[in-house]
Amino acid sequence: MPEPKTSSYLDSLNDVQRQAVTTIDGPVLVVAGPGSGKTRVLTFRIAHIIEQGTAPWEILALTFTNKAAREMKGRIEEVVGKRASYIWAGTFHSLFARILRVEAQHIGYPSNFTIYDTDDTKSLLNSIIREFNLDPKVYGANAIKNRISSAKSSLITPKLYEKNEELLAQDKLANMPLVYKIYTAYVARCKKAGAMDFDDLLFRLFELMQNVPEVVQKYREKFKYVLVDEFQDTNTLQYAIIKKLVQYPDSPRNICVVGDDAQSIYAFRGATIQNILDFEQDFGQFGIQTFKLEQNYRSTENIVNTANAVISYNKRQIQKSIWSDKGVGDKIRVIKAVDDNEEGRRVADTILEQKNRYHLQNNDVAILYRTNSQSRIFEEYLRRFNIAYRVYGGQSFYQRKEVKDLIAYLRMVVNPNDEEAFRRSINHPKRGIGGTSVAKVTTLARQQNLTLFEALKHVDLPKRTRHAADGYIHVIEQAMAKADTANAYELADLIAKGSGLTDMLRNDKSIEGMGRLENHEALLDGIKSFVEDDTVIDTDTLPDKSLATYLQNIALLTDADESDSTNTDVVTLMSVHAAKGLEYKSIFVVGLEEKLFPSWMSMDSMEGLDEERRLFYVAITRAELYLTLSYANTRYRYGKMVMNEPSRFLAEVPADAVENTTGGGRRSNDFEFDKVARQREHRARVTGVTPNKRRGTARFAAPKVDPATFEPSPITEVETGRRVLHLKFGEGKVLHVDGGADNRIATIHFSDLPQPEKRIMLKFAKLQVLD
DNA sequence: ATGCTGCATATTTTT
DNA sequence: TATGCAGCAT
Repeated sequence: MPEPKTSSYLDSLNDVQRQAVTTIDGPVLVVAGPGSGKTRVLTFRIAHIIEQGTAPWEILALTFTNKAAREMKGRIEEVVGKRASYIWAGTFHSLFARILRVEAQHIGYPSNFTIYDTDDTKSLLNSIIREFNLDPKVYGANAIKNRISSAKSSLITPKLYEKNEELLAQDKLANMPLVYKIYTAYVARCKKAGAMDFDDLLFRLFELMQNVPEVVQKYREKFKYVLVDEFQDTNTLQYAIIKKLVQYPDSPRNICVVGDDAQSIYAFRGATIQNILDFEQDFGQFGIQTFKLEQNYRSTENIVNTANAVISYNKRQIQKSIWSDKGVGDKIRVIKAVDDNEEGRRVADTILEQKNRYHLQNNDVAILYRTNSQSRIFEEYLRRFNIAYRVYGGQSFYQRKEVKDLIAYLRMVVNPNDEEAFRRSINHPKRGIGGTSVAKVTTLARQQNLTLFEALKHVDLPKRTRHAADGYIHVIEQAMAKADTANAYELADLIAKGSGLTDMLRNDKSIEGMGRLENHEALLDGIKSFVEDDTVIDTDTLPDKSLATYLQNIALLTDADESDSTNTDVVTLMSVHAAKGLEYKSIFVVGLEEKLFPSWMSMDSMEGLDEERRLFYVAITRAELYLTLSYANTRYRYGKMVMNEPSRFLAEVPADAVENTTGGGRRSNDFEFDKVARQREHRARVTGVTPNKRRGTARFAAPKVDPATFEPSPITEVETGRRVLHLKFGEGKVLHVDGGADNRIATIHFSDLPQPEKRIMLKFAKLQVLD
């Protein structure tokens, strides 16, 4: 007797989806084409497992992004209620870190281990390279980081690396025969510092499961059902861990992986579709059940057919036929521009045209490019056309220097062995402890096998430097003494003040300096709201609201987690990679030229080109209704004009899906189109000058003043009483000017700011005098 | 120890 | 074009 309640959510699924949801026992492979309701299947499946009597905490659901995890949890909650919060749903890295905190002692790590981010890794590698007296030009930190990362992802320890002829040969060829030594040292130094990098979170867990039977046993019993999202993006190491969990004698093998080989775009990071093929191999004898979600609910037939045609040029793929019943839809438009400027203008103009013709909102539109550097020109023209936009990508809040500087201190308090945090904080703010002193500390640490922080206490230093060092030690130890009782905010506040970081930033009156201060304060505010937030964070080991818990939370949070005010109506600009999983009514895929898309770096191998093609496939399948492709004959790259052929991918788009642009008639049409565009641009420029009055502009983009019309005046014209325009702050009135000759500082009242009075160094400022 | 200038350098990047 | 870092001058 099926319960009537159960049927309610199952009713909204198609046949294949429903089978994929209700077949919960044994190995299951779900091949999910773009827009095929993959997330629905995954969430309903988990809900179904719970409805069938499994406890939420016995379910492990692995995703790649925090965002995907949050979304999944939210949607499960809609079906099963609050119980959803007990599901082990999260990213590989965050869930594994959580397990490692509990089990760390088995592998000689403290449970408060630090997580090294990419910058920490590179900086540590650079120290090692310097200590080995190797040429940092030959031994590039980035290249070595990638070597080490891919070694770890392929389960190759330093010992194995040392014996691996192939890897050694590759290194020799790259003129870096000593990579294995660096790898060995790097691993040792991480361990010494009580730190794990992103790969270690996976690798160490694997090691743990490999070497400590009680631990594997424990988690095998705990997780009754395991689900993996975006399986095509997993690497060998991730798959190895999954197998550890579900592949053992007498295992029920309740494993479900969901993915799409055609959307695998992270091979350059070690992801391999081979995992999908291996999965079929590894679990085949245990009655694997495969479901193919082939109906695309997102896009028109024209778009789906184009995507199918394009991807068919790839050799290796899982057979499937994606289809849509949403009607043929509009043809695909191709914009040919003579140069990158024209491309920008034509795209902006087409957006306006589509907004009018199809009543689209800015929100319905996204511009996708291969490289982030392409965004600039589009930003320029969107501003000129008065279209609000937002650029995704680039560096996140937690990557900023000033933010990382304070965090380095906090990390020292939690784990004083953290070498990178030490290096970062020891002379920041400048207290006169430079390279020479740090070298002394390092030597002593090496000799006596001390951590850097311990060595600093005992090292012989000149009086002045000793004094500075004691000050530093005092700040850290003072906070450490309170770490058990004080919450994260109290400690952070103590350190921000005690270290002199806040003062240093306050004293910097430059515009950039003010931005830094703002970020510094935003970080403190963030910590405060973390402390005040009443949701309990499940860490198993760390005390709630503690600094350690806070750090653990942010370490794995790089994502666009920055309270993304989704309500604002803006056009989205981002790389194709960043667009995965998203959808828009109208999509512009731009810069479709050889050597750009496909990227020149990928063009020398078949695999590289196939991955670029999958990337193109991902790009076009983001579109629901309208797809526009564009390219330019010439564009500026690194300041040089370059000429490129149209992308080969354009030739792979079926001609009958494209709006007819052949023949001379279209050319005159193009010309008209351009003329109209220029007129519009002109109007927008004329009306666009009125600053500070635009509605619905994005937080990060579209400044109050239009840079296109902004003309800085000579600083001699900035005088008391004058009205001036500032690029960031808008319109203001000069209250007075002081300082002599070269160092004139103007105090200006900007009425649009929360704190209207700003002191601005005229030497650096760009101000336009208005009257 | 620090600050500046000149030069080499240059995908994509869930964590 | 923009950025970051190495080497030099202070």
